[in-house]
Amino acid sequence: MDWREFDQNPVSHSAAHHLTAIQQLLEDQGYARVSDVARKLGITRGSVSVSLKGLRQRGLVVEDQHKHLGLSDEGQRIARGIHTKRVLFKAFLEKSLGLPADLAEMDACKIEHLVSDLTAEALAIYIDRREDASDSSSDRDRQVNALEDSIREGRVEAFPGKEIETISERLQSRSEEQSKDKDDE
Amino acid sequence: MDWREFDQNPVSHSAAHHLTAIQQLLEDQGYARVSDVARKLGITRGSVSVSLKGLRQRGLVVEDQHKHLGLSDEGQRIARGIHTKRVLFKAFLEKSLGLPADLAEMDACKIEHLVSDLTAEALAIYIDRREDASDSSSDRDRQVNALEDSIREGRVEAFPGKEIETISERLQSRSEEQSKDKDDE
DNA sequence: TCCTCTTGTTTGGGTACCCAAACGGGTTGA
DNA sequence: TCAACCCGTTTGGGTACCCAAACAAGAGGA
Repeated sequence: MDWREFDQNPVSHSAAHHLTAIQQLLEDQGYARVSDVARKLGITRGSVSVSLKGLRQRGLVVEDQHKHLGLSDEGQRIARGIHTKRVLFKAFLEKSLGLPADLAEMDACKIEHLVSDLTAEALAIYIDRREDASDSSSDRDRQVNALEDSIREGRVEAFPGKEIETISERLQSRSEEQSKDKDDE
Repeated sequence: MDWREFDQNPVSHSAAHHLTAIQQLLEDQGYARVSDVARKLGITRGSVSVSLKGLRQRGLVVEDQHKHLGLSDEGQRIARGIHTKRVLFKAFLEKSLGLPADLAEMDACKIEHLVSDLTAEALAIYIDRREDASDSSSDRDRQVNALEDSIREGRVEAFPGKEIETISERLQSRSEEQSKDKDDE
């Protein structure tokens, strides 16, 4: 096994952040420009301009007539996948391991783009099962069993699939509730 | 929080592998030279020569009169820490999440040098508790409680400490037994 | 002795990031 | 209208990796 699998990932650490930044800007303010991305990431406009040229050539980022950035289908898929992984790992580090939120966030952010889809799926199932050990419908059981088969056989069709995304969203909204509660105190 | 905490880690991905390669070569064959490291890592002697120059300047790697490489105390500490993290994550991915061994190994290898010491400690405790939920001496309980206090307060003295290393070694030897069993079949 | 192999180093080239600085195009308020 | 400002891009410089290739030095067999 080559230890340099490292740098032949679908996207680099920096690309991961460029993509998720665009996605988040689109959600938050409806548009994303080079400067917005630069500000969000804390790097210069020049760096973003160059990086995005590469991502545009790879067909992950698109641009309209007004220099407004967007994500292609593939770009969206990747950004969503990374975001999901970040949420899953942060939740695991914070909830299961009991790490402080900021450290959980930091570590999740470092590894989000490196772990395989399969690993993320397995983690989602793991968390899910521990969170809702009580309410188990035969429906969810069947889904989980199907996913576990995938893991055993080492395959995953598309990440994140519907089920995984549902789990991730529940984890995220639960985590947001908690930090809101904390603010209220 | 700066997303580029990434590249200001104690050691880079490549440095991590250079150090652990030296350590492993010393264990396996009693010595380590530039060529040995190059062969083990699958890169050229030239690359290793240059990389090690940096690690020597940083005081992590030492060299005797016969061009035999070694690790300084600091170098050993770092290499041992990385190795411990790799073992812990691999064990978690494989045993708790049920991922295939090769994928677990690959993912563990990608993230071993990125996760914080505190995260690794928390993971060790987590695994430990799940593995030996039955035999709990009040001694171990006290240790675990002390470590959990560290985690809550976000500090860790030296990684890996005695307790963590014990857990890691047990996980590793258990994993080796299992793969031996498999070979015997 | 001489030829050959191995070893470690150096050098020039390439990739992927980052920055600062300069430049040209647009918008806008005075 | 024009100076001030924000935009995006380009350019030159820097770091950290990698490679291939050329080199010098030592070790050993014929």
